Amino acid sequence: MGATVRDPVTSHRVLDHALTLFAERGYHGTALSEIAGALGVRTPSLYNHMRSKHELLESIVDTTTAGVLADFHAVHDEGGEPPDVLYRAARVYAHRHATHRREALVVNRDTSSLDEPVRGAMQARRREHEHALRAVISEGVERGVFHVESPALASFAIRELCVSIARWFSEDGPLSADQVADQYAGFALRIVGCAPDS
Amino acid sequence: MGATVRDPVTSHRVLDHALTLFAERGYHGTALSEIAGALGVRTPSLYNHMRSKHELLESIVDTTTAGVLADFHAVHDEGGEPPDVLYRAARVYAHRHATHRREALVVNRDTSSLDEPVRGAMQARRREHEHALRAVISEGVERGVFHVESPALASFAIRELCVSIARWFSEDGPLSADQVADQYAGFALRIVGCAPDS
DNA sequence: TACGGTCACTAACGAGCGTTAGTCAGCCCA
DNA sequence: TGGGCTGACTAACGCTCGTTAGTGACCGTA
Repeated sequence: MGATVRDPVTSHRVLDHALTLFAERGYHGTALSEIAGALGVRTPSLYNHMRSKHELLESIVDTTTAGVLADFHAVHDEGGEPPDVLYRAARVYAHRHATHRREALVVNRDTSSLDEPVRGAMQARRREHEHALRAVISEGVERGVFHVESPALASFAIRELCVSIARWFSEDGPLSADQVADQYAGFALRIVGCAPDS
Repeated sequence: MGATVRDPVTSHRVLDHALTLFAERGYHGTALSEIAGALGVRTPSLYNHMRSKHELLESIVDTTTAGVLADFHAVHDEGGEPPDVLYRAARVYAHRHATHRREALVVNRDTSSLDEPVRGAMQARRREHEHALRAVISEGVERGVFHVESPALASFAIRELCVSIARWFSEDGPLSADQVADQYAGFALRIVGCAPDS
């Protein structure tokens, strides 16, 4: 048999393996030597495909939080009544956390390791998402279709509920990402006291 | 004025400052020198009050997960119908995550840094809590008082919902731990499709 | 065949980590 | 007054980390 050939190392593959290991052991708990090892390469070779370990974390956080906001605005722009908007917003947020588990785990765990300005940008995006979702809930409450004492509390609950999917979801489990997202979007409506149509 | 006297360093205070810093920066992200600095002491002096950095993490995880189970069994043993049991179980779990934020953050973040047998013991306790809560939900579904497609999914949702309180709760916020716990226990009942009595 | 670019390598760095050893000041109690 | 315990200190250890420098093998192109 011929010599086994290693897959070519690209910046994309470096980021991918970093993502897996950061999600598993945390940013500080992951050594560059482990990322290199997973790629079948020595540590300094990584620097042909990245600028620093920190840059890996920053790019993960940056693209992920930007994606969350883009998702939200996409479904929000479709319009509709508060229950429809909330359902779609929760659904897409839940779905992302099932299909992008590693990204979510890293963002929610290693934010404190970020420096400015990336950290501030991330918090701003998080706040924007939070306030936008809260506005949807508040509107539903005003229209009498949602029933919660505190829209802020319900917003926290729904967001964190979806985030937590990343902590237990498995592609090999009994439910697909779509199924879980649907169920969780239903939970979101229940949390705000909106009775299902069916 | 006289010389300022430093509070006496005790193993309890070491653990307390470790808890704060672990929760803030993560286990691997916290250096013993930072814990020592917070106590106004040099790093090696810590070893008069602890055995190792790892032991700090282990004792945090151990006492916290044991406390969660003790809480659950206490309210479970009071008996009652599934809605009552679920409400109380969610309430005490939520309450703990508001009053023991740091512990919860560390347990949910740095579990992967544990070695056996502590890690296995922690997972076993987590599974026990998970299965016990799921059993309550399943019973409610069988009796027709809860309405969920998957008790497992609802159980995950409720547990993680409560856990997430640790991520945003503040003692200085508008709601007390008791108020948040009550609201979240209500969310739990809504998630399982159990209409409120009032 | 000669050239230039790509990229993995070895070697080495400075810094920081957790931890241990050994010293010494302060205190309680006989 | 003296002895022993407590506990903080300095110094130093071995190790691992992220990162840089410099070398050379490979490969497509002229």
